[in-house]
Amino acid sequence: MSGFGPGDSFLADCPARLAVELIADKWTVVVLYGLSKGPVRHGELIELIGGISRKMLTQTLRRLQAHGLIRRHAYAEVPPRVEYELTPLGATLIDPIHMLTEWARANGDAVLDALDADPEPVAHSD
Amino acid sequence: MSGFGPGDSFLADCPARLAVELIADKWTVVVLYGLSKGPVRHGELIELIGGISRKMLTQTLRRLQAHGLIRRHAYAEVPPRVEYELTPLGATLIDPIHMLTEWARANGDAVLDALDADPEPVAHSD
DNA sequence: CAGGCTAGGTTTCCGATAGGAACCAGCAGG
DNA sequence: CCTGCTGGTTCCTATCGGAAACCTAGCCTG
Repeated sequence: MSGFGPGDSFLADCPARLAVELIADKWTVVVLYGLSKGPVRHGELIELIGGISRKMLTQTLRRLQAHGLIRRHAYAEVPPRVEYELTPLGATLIDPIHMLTEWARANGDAVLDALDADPEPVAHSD
Repeated sequence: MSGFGPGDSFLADCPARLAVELIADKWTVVVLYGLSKGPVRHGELIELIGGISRKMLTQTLRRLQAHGLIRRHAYAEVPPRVEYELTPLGATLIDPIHMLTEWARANGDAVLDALDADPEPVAHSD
């Protein structure tokens, strides 16, 4: 007996599932975190994050924008300048994200340790 | 300058990045949540989650196991029975995940609303 | 005036991955 | 003997991710 009742979990149909899939992306959390301190430019994000390609950054930003989590501000200057910032809605995601990063800070070592200790978690007898 | 100093963020090299990539997966969070109430069998998870294939479930479980977040318990019975449960380390992830699901519960509608309102977030003049 | 620079974005190409369907193992029951 | 239950794996393909090149548009330099 696991205690899951209908509507008690996001395990099948509830809206939470959608939101989880929103952020269950390699870059979404990182990008949101990068914007957590204020408006940041496209190029700044590239350097800040390190490892993301322009394409994926743009793609991620567009999706976040479409979901109402960030706002895009393009200045008609030369060279072009585009700043992204969290919307109030997006800002509400920072707290959960911070919890995740705090968890990571606290337990990252343990995870790496487990990875190191259990290279073959399933003892198959083949 | 937005206030990120070296070591201040997970934006480039710190271990938090690794952990974020651990859970930044379509199914990881859902599976962990599914295990949050106690040991669950493989087949139960399939039905509980709804939409995950056996392959992806196995794959996700293996990864979580390798990272030390869950433990696998195979009973030598017929028909075979395999139960998965959170390790203490994995249990520490439940709180952050709960924050995420709470956020989703609270703001899922707003996200869907934004999706509905902004079908074309970038006003390209092409 | 031609060419280069900047900065954001898009396109193209290709390798990696996700994910579903089908198959396998091993034994109990009809 | 054949089917079914359960967990897992293999095969195959559609999609995704990343690198690099190209585009736009205006200013600056030679």
